[in-house]
Amino acid sequence: MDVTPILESLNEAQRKAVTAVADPLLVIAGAGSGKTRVLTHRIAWLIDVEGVSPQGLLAVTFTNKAAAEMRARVESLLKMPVNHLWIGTFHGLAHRLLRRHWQQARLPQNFQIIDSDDQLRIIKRLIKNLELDDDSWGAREVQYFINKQKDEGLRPHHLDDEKDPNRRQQIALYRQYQEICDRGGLVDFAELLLRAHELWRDNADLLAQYQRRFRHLLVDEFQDTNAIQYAWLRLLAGKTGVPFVVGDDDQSIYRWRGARVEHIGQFQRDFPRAGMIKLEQNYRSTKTILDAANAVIVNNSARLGKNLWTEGAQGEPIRVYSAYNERDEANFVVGKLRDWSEQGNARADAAVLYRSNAQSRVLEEALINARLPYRVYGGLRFFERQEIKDALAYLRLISHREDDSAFERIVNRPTRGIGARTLEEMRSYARANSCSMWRAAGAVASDALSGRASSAVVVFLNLIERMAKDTDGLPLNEQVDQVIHSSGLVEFFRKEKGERGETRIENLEELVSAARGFVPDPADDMSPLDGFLSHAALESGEGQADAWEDCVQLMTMHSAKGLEFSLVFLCGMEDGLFPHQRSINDQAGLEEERRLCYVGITRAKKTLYITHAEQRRLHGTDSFAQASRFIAEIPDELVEEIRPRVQVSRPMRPAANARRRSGGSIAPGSEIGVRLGQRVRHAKFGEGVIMNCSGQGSHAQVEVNFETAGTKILVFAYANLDLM
DNA sequence: TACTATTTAATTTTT
DNA sequence: TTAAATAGTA
Repeated sequence: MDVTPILESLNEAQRKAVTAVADPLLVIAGAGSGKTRVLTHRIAWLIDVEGVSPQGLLAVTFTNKAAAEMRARVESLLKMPVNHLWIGTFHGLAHRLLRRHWQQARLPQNFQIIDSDDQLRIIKRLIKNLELDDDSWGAREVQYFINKQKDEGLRPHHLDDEKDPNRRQQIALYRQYQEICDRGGLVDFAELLLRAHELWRDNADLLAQYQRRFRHLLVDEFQDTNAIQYAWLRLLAGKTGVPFVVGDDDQSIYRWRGARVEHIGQFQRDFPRAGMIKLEQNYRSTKTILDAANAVIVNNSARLGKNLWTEGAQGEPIRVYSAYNERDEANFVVGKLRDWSEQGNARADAAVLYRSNAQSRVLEEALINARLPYRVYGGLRFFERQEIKDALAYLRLISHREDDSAFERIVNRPTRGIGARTLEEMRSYARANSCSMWRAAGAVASDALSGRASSAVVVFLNLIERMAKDTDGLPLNEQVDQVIHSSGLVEFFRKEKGERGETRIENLEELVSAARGFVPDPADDMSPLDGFLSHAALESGEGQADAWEDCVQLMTMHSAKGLEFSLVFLCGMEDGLFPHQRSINDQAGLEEERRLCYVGITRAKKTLYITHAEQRRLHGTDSFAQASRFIAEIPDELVEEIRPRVQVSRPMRPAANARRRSGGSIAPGSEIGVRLGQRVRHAKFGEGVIMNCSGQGSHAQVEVNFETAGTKILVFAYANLDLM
């Protein structure tokens, strides 16, 4: 067997990983060290050289994109399609299992997947129904609580209220939420994983069957696994499975979503025979960029430890620009982007990265002014759009009348005279008889309601029944086409003023084409409609249509993970923004921010700009901030500071500026002789910058952001601040 | 029931 | 600032 095609182009560490004997293996793959390459080549090696059947392999990723890419790369390596190879996301694979074994998983055959938006709606309704006296029941918090428990593998009965009434209420809500889902045959994202885990845990034969089948388990982005995902893998691995996991503890940036880097250590304990290979040679960035990244990340504690290196050139220094404000920052970035583009470089090879989405606005304005085409990542995806979800809700109801989530969404959309009162009537009937809204609607229409409301409900019920009958047996795309028209959605959006309605109708038509292009997976035996609905829930689609033009890329540092660009800007590098204010105060939070910074830096191949603004308009008010502490962690010799052009081009001093905007009134703080942005020194807290002033005379308070002590609010008269 | 005014809060996001 | 959620009005 000629193994050169699989092994050539690999360095020694990569080759060691790819050809490792069949034992558990942990691969720590630094940014740009060829992580995907190792995974795909390992799969090819197992199939081609070790003679493992593709059916004996399971490869898990976190995103559909990564899964698709991995399959494509394996197929191009092997020069043949590998249909029986299971490659997918945790959720996708769990879904497949649940479809196959729905009975053992105790699910209805046509269970529906709900996304987090549907989930939130259900919780909101639940809270409203219960009329909780305490107004403090944020649906989001409850949602977070529920998902957190599910991610940990915990059901309501596992939870102890710890004598805390708050917690008791949350547990009760979790229980009731789950009852609603179970009754309606609804499965949320976390539930997919939890059910799949329970399915194996409670069915030893089934588990054994899968353990026999999948001996080799390959996991991408291992540092991002949450507890239930890890438990699922461990269950599958059993005593004989061979997990091959690849991850990077320094790129773990999803702790807030349940990801636990600790699983890397757990893995070594659970699989004592596991070897570890570190991939540290980087093929992406210049030495300067890697040195900077290493210097930043070394400040984190509890790392496995890893140092990226390259055989490549030193490269350009990292350029740091201190902007006067966020507009100045945007103009600077756009100026450099224009130069880049004019020098004949691909705009798509340049990216502007920021910590939070709100920062994109100013940048976009500047790009529009400069007529530079750009593309913003993130935001609403296709299957998440309102009109699309409306249409899908009709389809869901057609497929499954008990789906309350879908029912509530479209019962009065377009409006058909079923208002809050009528709905309330139905809800209380449904609650009293613990039945679905659909059944409640039928019952309530025939007695409890007034003539008008009753006939409106009957019209709706008949509409759904008729749509179900009319579309039965039609090809999927015709079903969808029928539904968007006879539901009245198209007509409804046509009346919406402005361009918005038009776009919505276009999107609905796009949904018909999506249905036309949908190829059901022959492996799972669902109706094409149910297959399509699952597909819509699991793959919410691209954030934006593919850019047909060569565009500058704008995105958060989170969404940049896994990507690379020749030219990268890290914007808004200020304490309070990045690291974010909400993470600045605890060690774990700060270290995650630092990892995010590490991710940001290592996106750059050749040129890296870091910018920060002294003054920034945030939530409507101007604030001042220090340059991010992460900038200071980059060694000076790697950095070249760019001074603001000429002093005169600098706009007015902040206080004067504020006065002008507020129409001649006196700027806050002027009466006590300070201005916003003023540097001060405090005997105990050290040096800082005045962020805000409030109150008058001896009550006047100042908010000071200290370099080391953080932000404090002080009574000016007592604080004894030295102005600097 | 639908539209408009007011209030409130404000990372990161895949499935 | 702004978007979204809620409250109030026609």
